[in-house]
Amino acid sequence: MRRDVFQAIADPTRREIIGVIAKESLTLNAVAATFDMSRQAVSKHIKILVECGLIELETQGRERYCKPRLEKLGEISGWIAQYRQYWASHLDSMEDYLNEIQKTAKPKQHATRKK
Amino acid sequence: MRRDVFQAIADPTRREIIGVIAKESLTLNAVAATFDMSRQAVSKHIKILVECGLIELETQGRERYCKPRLEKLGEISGWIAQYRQYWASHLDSMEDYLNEIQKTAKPKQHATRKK
DNA sequence: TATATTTGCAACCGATCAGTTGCTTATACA
DNA sequence: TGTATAAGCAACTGATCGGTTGCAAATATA
Repeated sequence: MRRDVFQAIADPTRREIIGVIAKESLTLNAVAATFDMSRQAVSKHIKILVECGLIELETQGRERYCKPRLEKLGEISGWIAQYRQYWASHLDSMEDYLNEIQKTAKPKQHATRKK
Repeated sequence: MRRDVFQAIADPTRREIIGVIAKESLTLNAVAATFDMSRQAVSKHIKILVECGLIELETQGRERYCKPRLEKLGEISGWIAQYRQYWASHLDSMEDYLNEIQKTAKPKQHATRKK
């Protein structure tokens, strides 16, 4: 079972799940309802994210809330950082990029997402 | 054929290939010789890296040199940057991390690598 | 020209992946 | 107590992945 962060974020659905729960902690069902696929499929993705430490589950009665635990993303940033000389010139800094995407505000809509 | 940068760097062998050619431009065979697997297997990985724009091939006679084109890594850094609040506290900045790995200098040895 | 070297192409293989469906378990509520 | 809801478990499926081997094509060199 390969369960590292690099592999976890390789799947676009999992990246979307992170995007969804980063905004607000949601129930497993609530997250699944956001996607055009079965609850089980989404649940499996969440399980992978939990196993590699990017999501934490908080049980509350019969519901389980997904909470973002994105510290591990630093691992990837760290790996990329050593090659920064190759791309930094095209993007003055991560902050610039962040500011830019915050300006445009609206996140891209993907085909697999409902509504 | 899913060929985005996220998926490209999900494989540890491909990350190692990037590490190898970032140091010096090498021939396809030379890169393959670094690994404990067939030339074809390495060649396939390089093909994927070329297709998603992380490597450029420069033909010179019958040899083809792999040149790093890592600008696309900025795409990933950009995606991570929007969640920086979740992990930045654990890692003051990418620069700190970079300085740290540069201090230790010696890259980690992997089982799949020769010698 | 003959031969060695670098690479590409194609077929194959077992393992893993992303998704499905059906059923069970556990909690909440009328 | 009975019923609805949230979630987990397990089996199955087709597609993709990472790797192999064998062979052909192209270039360099004796």
